[in-house]
Amino acid sequence: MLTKETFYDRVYKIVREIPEGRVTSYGAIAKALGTAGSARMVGYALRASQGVYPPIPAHRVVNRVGMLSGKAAFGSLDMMQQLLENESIVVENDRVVDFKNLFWEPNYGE
DNA sequence: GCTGTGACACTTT
DNA sequence: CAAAGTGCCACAG
Repeated sequence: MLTKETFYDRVYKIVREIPEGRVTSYGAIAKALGTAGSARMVGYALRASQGVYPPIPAHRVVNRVGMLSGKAAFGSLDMMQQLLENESIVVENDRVVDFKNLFWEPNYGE
């Protein structure tokens, strides 16, 4: 059942599969779902995932440069950074250090 | 009428 | 300059 679920359900599952100490980008998730041009939808799904169960580690999802763009959706700007540092991820200037090295590709359907 | 799903153009990196 | 991201708005059920 891959095409029966809505786009949002797929986004939630992929973000939940992100291992600790690893991060991914909006475009990577969007492309994994087959809609690389609708990365906007991914962001909105994460925004809604904070008030639903189970809680989605949206703090591990950043943009292509590793910037904590949606950090405001967590309640505190530093909160997202602290969570990332808690995962052994170094964050400086609101950006993940060596992000490309910590980049995790969402393999949906694996 | 309200809630859910689906997209493009503008801004930032 | 060009590519990727943006955490919403509008249409449909």
